[in-house]
Amino acid sequence: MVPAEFRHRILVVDYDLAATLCSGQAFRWQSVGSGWESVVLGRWVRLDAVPGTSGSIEATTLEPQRDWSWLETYLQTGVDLDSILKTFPNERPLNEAVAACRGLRLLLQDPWECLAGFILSSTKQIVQIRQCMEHLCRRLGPPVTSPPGTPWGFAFPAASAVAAVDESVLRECRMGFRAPYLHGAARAVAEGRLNLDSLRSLPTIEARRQLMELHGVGRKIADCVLLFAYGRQDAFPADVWILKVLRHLYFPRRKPSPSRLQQFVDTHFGLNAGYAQQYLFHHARVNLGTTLGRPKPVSRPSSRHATPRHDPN
DNA sequence: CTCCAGGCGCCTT
DNA sequence: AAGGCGCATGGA
Repeated sequence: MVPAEFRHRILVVDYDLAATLCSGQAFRWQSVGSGWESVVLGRWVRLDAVPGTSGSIEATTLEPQRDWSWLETYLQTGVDLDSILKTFPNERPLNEAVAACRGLRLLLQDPWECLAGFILSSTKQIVQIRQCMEHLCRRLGPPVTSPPGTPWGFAFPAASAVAAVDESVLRECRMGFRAPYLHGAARAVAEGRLNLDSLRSLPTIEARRQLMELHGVGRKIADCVLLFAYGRQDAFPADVWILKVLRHLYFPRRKPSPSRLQQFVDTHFGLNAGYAQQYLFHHARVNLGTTLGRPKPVSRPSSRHATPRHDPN
């Protein structure tokens, strides 16, 4: 039987839904027809950008929602993008990235799912991270009401659920050497040694320090979580890819050390450095892929003819 | 078949 | 402090 649907329209200004959902900050969005589907905070949801005068996003769920603030918070639709872009330094590479990716936003995700996703991200391509996340959800996540035939039938498993299984179960989810990292993080959260909720009220430096106490979580992963799940917009995740971009755009002649580059990003991009990072990252991946010595890494969000792919397991 | 991927920890200088 | 290497797994 087809479940009932419940809709909500969110007015937005300067919001590029496609760019936002496939810019490598969240791993469970799938392009389906002309819209996007995922499970957010335990609820199946579909998003469609409504074509028209001023922008809006139409959200569809399968359960009635008392209010939709959970989704508006997740999508950060209330954020005034212009006021953020105004804090950017006025220089060529960043201006070009902003011009090319106008409307790209940062999401505000669930800390545990975000932490887990980026623990799984090391030395993996985004496609593989996504597959790995889905294996984990199918194996350990609670089932959610979803339309018949959708691949998103499970929510992301709680830390306690991940902590409760043997590490070999995680290896069966194709995590490889990251399995003990995720398992350790899940146990730390489940046993209360790491309180992800209490990080919200801590200064960024201290929150970062606590995240980095986890085995398998270094500066880069900690900064991803701080930026994508805690809204610390000064955090600037410096991965190999963005470092390559920075060297290419800002230091074409020199060969600055990683620590020198870290110093550069910490002082150059200002209060919303994390936003700047997202623009540079996405722009480089979409438009500069080959120039920087790698074949186009971004799979284009497939058109309306695409069929959602089901995992073999 | 090889190569390498949104890193990190550990081991050398 | 800075640099090199192995780690599982599977796209390209």
